[in-house]
Amino acid sequence: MSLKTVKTDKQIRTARYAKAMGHPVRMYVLELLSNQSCCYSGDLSDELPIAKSTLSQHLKELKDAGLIQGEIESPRIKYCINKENWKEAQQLFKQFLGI
Amino acid sequence: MSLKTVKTDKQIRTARYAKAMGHPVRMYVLELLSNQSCCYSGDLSDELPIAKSTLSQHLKELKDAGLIQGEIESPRIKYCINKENWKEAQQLFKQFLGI
DNA sequence: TTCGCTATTCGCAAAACAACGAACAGCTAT
DNA sequence: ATAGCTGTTCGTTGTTTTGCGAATAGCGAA
Repeated sequence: MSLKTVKTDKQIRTARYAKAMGHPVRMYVLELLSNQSCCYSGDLSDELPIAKSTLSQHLKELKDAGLIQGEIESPRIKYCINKENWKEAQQLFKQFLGI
Repeated sequence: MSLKTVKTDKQIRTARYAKAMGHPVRMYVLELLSNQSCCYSGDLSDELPIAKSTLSQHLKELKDAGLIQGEIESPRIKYCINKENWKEAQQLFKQFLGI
């Protein structure tokens, strides 16, 4: 392994997931979704003390990381955990943390 | 629980650990330390393609998050995992990820 | 005291992040 | 066509992060 690629793809992916989890609001959203299957953006913004636009940005970050996905149910959007990537994240952190 | 404190202390702490892990260099350092007990800053900077000062910043971030600690062995510094907080991180992520 | 070493801190620039309000987009009902 | 709803995007501001080289700090040996 050359000096230029010391970090493995696994470490990069784990870091990406960790980055997405690195804000309390996103952590809250992920915990809620992993416990109750799905929720609506509107419900979240009713509960959280942040602007709708800020929540939207956080949801976008979680989507970009691949941890959640949203389905349009006009006029609302239903968010849920992306099971495939959630499983991958579970594996990566299990291995990384040794649990 | 009032609207102003929706996020729990646990979520905040987990997010803090996640933030510290949210960069590939720090992920690399943590993985190395969890596998081999300890290492020297100098050895890390020989391996990683980043400036010494940049590595120092990353090590400081991991220390600030409480995940690692350093012992001075003049003229070098030996870094190792902070076992107590590592255990806490294991617990928090185990619970959060459901593994 | 000086030198040489390791490692950190400082100052800088650029990029990324996080908050917001306003404007916009898409949809459905009227 | 318009109104009302939900949710996103844009532009802005302020803060934090990330990279670096230069300067500094601490230590031990000579």
